[in-house]
Amino acid sequence: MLTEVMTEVEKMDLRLPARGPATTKYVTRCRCQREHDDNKQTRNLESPLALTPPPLPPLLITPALTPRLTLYQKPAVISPLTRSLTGTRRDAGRRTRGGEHENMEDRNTNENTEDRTWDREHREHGRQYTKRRTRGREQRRHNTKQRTWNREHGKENTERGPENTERRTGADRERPARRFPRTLVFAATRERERGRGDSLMCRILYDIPCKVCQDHSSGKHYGIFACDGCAGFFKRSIRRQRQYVCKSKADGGCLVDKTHRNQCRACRLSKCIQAGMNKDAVQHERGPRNSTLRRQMSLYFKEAGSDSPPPPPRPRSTTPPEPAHTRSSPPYPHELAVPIVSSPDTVCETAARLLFMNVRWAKHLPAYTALPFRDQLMLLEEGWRELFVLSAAQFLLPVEAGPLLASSGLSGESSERLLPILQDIKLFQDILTKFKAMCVDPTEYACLKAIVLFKTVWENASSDVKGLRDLGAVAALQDQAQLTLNKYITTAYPTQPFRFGKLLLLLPSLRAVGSRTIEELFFRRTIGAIPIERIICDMYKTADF
Amino acid sequence: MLTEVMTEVEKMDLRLPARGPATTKYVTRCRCQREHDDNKQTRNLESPLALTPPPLPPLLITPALTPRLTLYQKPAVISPLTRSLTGTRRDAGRRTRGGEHENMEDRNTNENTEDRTWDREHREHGRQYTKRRTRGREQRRHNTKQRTWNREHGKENTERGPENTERRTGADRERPARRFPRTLVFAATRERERGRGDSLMCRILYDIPCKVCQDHSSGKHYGIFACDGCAGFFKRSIRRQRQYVCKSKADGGCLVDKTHRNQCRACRLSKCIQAGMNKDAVQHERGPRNSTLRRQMSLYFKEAGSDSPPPPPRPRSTTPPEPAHTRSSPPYPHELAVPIVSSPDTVCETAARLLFMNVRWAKHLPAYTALPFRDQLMLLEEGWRELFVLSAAQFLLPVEAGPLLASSGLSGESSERLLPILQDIKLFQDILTKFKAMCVDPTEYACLKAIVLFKTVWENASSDVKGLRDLGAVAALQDQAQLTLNKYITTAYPTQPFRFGKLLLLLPSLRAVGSRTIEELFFRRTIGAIPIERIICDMYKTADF
DNA sequence: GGAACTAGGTCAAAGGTCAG
DNA sequence: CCTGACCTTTGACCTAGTTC
Repeated sequence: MLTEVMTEVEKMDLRLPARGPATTKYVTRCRCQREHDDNKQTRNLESPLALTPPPLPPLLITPALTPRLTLYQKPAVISPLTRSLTGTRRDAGRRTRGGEHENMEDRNTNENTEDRTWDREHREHGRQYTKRRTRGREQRRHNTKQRTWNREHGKENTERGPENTERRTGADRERPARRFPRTLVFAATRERERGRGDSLMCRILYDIPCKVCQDHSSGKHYGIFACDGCAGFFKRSIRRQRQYVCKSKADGGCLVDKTHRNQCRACRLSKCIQAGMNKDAVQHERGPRNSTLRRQMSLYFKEAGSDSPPPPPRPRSTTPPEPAHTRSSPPYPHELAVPIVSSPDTVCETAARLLFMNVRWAKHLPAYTALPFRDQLMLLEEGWRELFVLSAAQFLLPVEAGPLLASSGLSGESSERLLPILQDIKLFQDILTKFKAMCVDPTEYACLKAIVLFKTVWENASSDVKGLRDLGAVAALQDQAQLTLNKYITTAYPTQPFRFGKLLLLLPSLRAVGSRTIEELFFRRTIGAIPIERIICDMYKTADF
Repeated sequence: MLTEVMTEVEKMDLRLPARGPATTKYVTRCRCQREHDDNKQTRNLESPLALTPPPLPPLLITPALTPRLTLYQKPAVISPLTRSLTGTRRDAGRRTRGGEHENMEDRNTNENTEDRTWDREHREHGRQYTKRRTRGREQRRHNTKQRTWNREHGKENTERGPENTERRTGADRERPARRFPRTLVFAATRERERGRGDSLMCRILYDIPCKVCQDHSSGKHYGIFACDGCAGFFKRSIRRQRQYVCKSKADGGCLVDKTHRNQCRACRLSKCIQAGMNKDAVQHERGPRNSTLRRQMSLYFKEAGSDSPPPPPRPRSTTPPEPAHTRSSPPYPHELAVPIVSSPDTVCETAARLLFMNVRWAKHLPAYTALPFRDQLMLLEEGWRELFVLSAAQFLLPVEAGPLLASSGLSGESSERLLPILQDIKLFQDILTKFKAMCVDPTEYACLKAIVLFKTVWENASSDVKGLRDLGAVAALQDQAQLTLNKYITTAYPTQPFRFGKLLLLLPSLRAVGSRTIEELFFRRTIGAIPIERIICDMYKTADF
C-alpha cells in the first residue's frame, strides 16, 4: 500500500503541466525589480514604493524531473590524491565514493590516509577558489563513474543521471554563440572563467565584487551584485523582520567587508540596504521543495507499509477481499447492508451510498423532520461530513491511500497538494481505528449521529448557527440525544463508566478530516465537482425514501 | 468539596497504569538507529511536515537529554517589549559573558588585541577552508543520496519506485555484495525511524565516535568527527590562543578520552590537532546574538507571573484595578489572578499570561509530569490552543474585534485577509458565550482542561498521536478526567442530567478557532512571529514556576 | 525550446548561549 | 573562569519560474 502510494507520488512529476497562470503578476514584479535595479545601480534613492511587489507564489508544481544533477557531487576536499589512494582499495573500482566509505569505515584504525591527504590539501590556502572550480571537472568524472556503476547494477539504459551536467557542459560550450543579455559584464566574467578551462560553469563572478562586502559576487541579488552570503543574510533578515542593534560605540560604523561581515548584523543589514538591496524583492517563503516533500512523505508512510515489498507500479489488481465486517445484523431498518469492498472502484460507490443512507436516516427521524425545513437542510449541510465519517466507521469503509488516490484521479497531483490529503487519509484511518477499538454498537452510533446532527456549535466560519430558526429545539434535541446515549450506556455497559465520555470525546475527531479531502477522495468520482451540500440538499428534497 | 475533587484531579497520577516495558525495546532500537543524515535532513526543514514523532533517544531519563522540539525554527522575532525586558536584566554582572554584549570592546584587555590581530590574519583562511570543506562533508551524506538518485533516474522510465529513502533502504538490501560503512547502515535505519517524523531528533551520532576523545560525535567539526565538547574546546583554545602546558611527567602522554579529556588541556589540544582539527577553520568571533528566546520568555513571564509591574518600556500605567473577576478564591494554587482589562494593549499581555498559566498548570499536575517528558511536550503543543480558549472563557478574556485588530496591527489588512479573522473572532465570542451560558465552575474548567490536555485524537495532520510514547497512560488520564468530571457534576449539579454531556460537547468548538488567528491576534504582539509551540516548549522546559 | 537570471530552498558546519 | 549540550546563522550549492 505504501509503495503504491509512493509510486503514485513518483509518477506525478511526469505529468505535470508545466505552466502556471501567474504570469502577469510576475511580469509586473520583474519589471519593477528591473527598474529598481537600474535606478539603484547608481543611486538608490528611488524608493521602491511604487513597486510593492506582488509576492507571487507560484507554486506550480514542477516537474521534479528536473535533473537532480549534482546533488551529490564529489566534495572538493577529496583530492585526487585521496581518490587515488582510496582507489586502490579493494572495491575501488566500483564507485568513486568508495573512498569515503572506507575512510569512515576504518576511521578508527586507519584514518591516516584521509587525514594526511586532508592536511596536505589544506595547507594550500591560496588556491581555494581554484579548488572550487575544479569541482566541475571532478563532477564530470564522477558522473562517468556513476554511469559505470549504474550499468554494473543493471540500470544502464537510462543514462538520465548525469544529464544535467552534460547539458551544462554543452551549454557552456555553445555559449559563445549565444547572445548575452543585459549583463555583459557578467557574461564576460563567466566567459573568462570558462576560458580558463577549469570550470564547467562557475557561479561565482570573480571580478565583480559584492557591493556589500566586496567578496566575489554570484550575480545580482535583490537588485545588486552581491555574494551568496549577503544575499542570504538579507533574505533572512527581511523575511523574519529582524531588527538588529549595533553594539559598537560608533553606532552604525562597523566595517562591513568580507572578513568582518559577520561581526555586526545591524551594520551589515544597513549596508545591504544602503548598497541598494531591494526589500521588496524578497518574496514570501515558499514551501519545502518537492523533493523534500516526497522524501518526507515516503518517510511518513513508511511505517504504514512496514515491509511490503515494493509492488509493481500499479497492478493493484488483487485487493484482498476485505476481512469482512463481521457485524452480524443490520442494526437499523434504515440502514442498508453496505457491501464492503475495497476495490477502488467500489469504494466511491459505497461512500455515496453511505452518504445517501445518512440523508435517509435523517429524513426518517421524526424529531428531525419536526424542525423547520430550512433548519433541517442547514443541519444536514453542516453535519454531513461527520455523519459520513461516523458511518464509514460503522460500516468499515475501507480507507486506503493507494486505491483512493488512484480512483479519485489524484495520483497525478503534485506532492504539495498531495501531502495534506495523505495526512488526512491517515487521520481518517486513525479515527476509524479508534471507533473500531471502542466497539461502538449500532444504538450508540445512532445516538452519536443524532448528537452530531443536532449540533449547535458550528465550526464553519462562514455559516452561522444563528441562521437556525429554531436553535432551541436543536439544542434540546442534542441534549436528548446525549442523554439517551448516556442512559443506554449505563444500562448496556454498566461496567464501563468511562464509555459515555469516551464516545463523546471521539466526536471532535470527526471534524478533523478535511471536508475537501472527503469530497475529493470519495465523491469526486461519483458525483463530480458539485458541492456535496448541493447534492445533499437535492437528495433531501427530492428523494422519496 | 471542591477542593476534594480538585485534589482528586491532581492526584490522578496515582492511578496511572504502570509504564509499559516497551521502553526497553525503544531504547535498543533507537540507539542503533541514530542516523546522521537524517538528522541533518530534518533539522532544518521548515516544513510542517514533520510527521510523526520519532523514536526518541535512549535512556531519556533526564530532560536534558531530550532533544528540543525546534524542528522548524522560525527565527525569533523579538518583540520590542521582550527585548527591552532583556535589556534591563541585571544578572549580567554575574558573568563575563553576559557583559560581553555590551562591551565587546573591552573584554579582557590583555587578549583583546591579540585576538583581533590573530583573527584578521587567520580568518581568511578559515573561511576558505570552510568553503572547501563544506562540500567535503556532503559526501558522506550523499553517498546515500547518490545511490538513490541513480536508482531513481535509472529506473524511472520503467518503474517509478517509491521514495528516496524507501529506495535507499531497498538499495541497501539488494546489494549484498557491497559493504556499507556502518554509518550508512545506521543512516538507513535511522532514516526509517525518523519517518516517524520526529521533531525531536537527536543531534548525536551514536555510531561515530569523536576522533579526539571517543565520545559520541555530533558531526564534523573543524574537519573531523568530533563531539561538541572537543569542538568547543578547540574553538575556544584557538580563538583565545591558549597555550597549555602538560603537567604530567610523561609530557604529552596524557590519556585523552571521554572521561579524562578534561584532565590535561595541553594534551587535549594537541590530540585535537593531531586528530586533524584544522585551526584555520576556526573563524573569529562574531557579534553577539539576541539573547535566547528561552531567557526572554522566562523573564517575561516571571515578571508577569509575579505581578511585578510590567517593566518600563510600556508604561501601561493605567491598568484599572480590575473590577472584579469576582471569583472569590483562586481556584487553585497554580492559577493566578489574571487581571482582566480590555485595553487593547493589555489584552495581549493577559493572553500571554493565560498561556503561561496553562503551562504552569500542566506542569503542576502530577499526573502530567509523570508522563514521559516528550509526551508532556507533545500534549502541550497539541493542546495549547484549546487550553487557551478554555481559560479565556474562564477568565473572561475580552475578545473584541476592534481592539484586537488594532493591537495586532492587522487593521490595515486587506479585507480578504481580514474576513476569516473576523469570522474567527466571532466564533471565539460565540464560544465564550456558550461557556458563560453554562456557568462552568472552576472545577469543571479544571476537568475540561485535563480532558483537553490528555487527548488522544489529534486533528493536526502533521503531528501524530502515535508519537506519544505512552499513549495508554494519556488515554487513561483522559478517562480519569472525564470520569471525575462526571462524578463531580452528578453530585454538584444533580438537577442537570445533561450537563456532563453538554460540557463535553462544548469541547469540539474549542478547536474551531483557527490557531493562526489566535496567534496573530493575541500573541504576535508580545511574542512575535515565533510559533507558539516553540514558546510553550521553551516555557515548559525552562520556567521554574 | 533552451539559455540566462535570479527568486527560492537545503543543510553541513560555522557560530553563540548559558546552566552546571 | 571553563565545559559542553543545545540552539541559531551562515553561505555554498542546488532548484524552479520567468523572460528573452
